[in-house]
Amino acid sequence: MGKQMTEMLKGTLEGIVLALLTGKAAYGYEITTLLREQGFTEIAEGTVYALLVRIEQKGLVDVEKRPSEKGPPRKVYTLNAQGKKELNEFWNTWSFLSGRIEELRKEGN
Amino acid sequence: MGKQMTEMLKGTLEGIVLALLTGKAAYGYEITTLLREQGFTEIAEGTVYALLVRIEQKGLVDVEKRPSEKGPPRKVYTLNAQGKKELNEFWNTWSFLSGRIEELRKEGN
DNA sequence: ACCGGTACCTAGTTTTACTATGTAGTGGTA
DNA sequence: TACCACTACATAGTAAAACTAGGTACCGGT
Repeated sequence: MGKQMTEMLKGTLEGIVLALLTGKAAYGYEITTLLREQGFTEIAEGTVYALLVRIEQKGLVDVEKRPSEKGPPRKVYTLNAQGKKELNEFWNTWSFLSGRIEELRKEGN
Repeated sequence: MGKQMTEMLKGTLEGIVLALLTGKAAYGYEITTLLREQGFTEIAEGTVYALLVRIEQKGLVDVEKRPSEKGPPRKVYTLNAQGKKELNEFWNTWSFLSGRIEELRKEGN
């Protein structure tokens, strides 16, 4: 992956995953493939699992284990109240930052 | 500074500074105050200087020392050809990422 | 002589995504 | 039976970048 993209994902990937979980629970492998479909073709699987461990420990998601027809049991993640709050803060931070950056782009500048 | 913002700045702050240098050379102290005027009120001075050392070592800027009326000599940074190329890549990476994220925000999602 | 403002610099810490593996379960096929 | 592809989760060690928390130095005014 481009080094620029790697660095830029720091701080945004978590928000992206929380956004993906809005309105629809999902498990790790599924999230990885979802991300790839959305254009993030080079996100490493290990990155996603590590991130999921992190947001679980922060208490942003509820976890449920469900058997799979095709492999080991899935860990299904659901966004909870605290997760929604965090996602909301993410959108605020994002709005501020992207606003500033778009301003700079306009200025030509 | 908010932890979210700290993480989100990784990978974008460099682009922001390169963008600030477009069309106008500047020195470290000046860049710090510029950033603060633009709303990045909590960017640490040390962060800016470390970043400037980095982009100088990567060869993205040319440096010139100029005496100051009010203190130690200033190190004035000018964006060079390679820096412009890097800034261009930054805009590409940024466009892709912000496009994906805005998509997610729309989806509601 | 001191202090505030200007101006630059650095060592050590934290966070996060990466690379590179490893483990397991299931179904198909040679 | 043995093997392979796909599904699914997990982790140890590394690299990059912004932070904290200082420090140095030059100038003018009181």
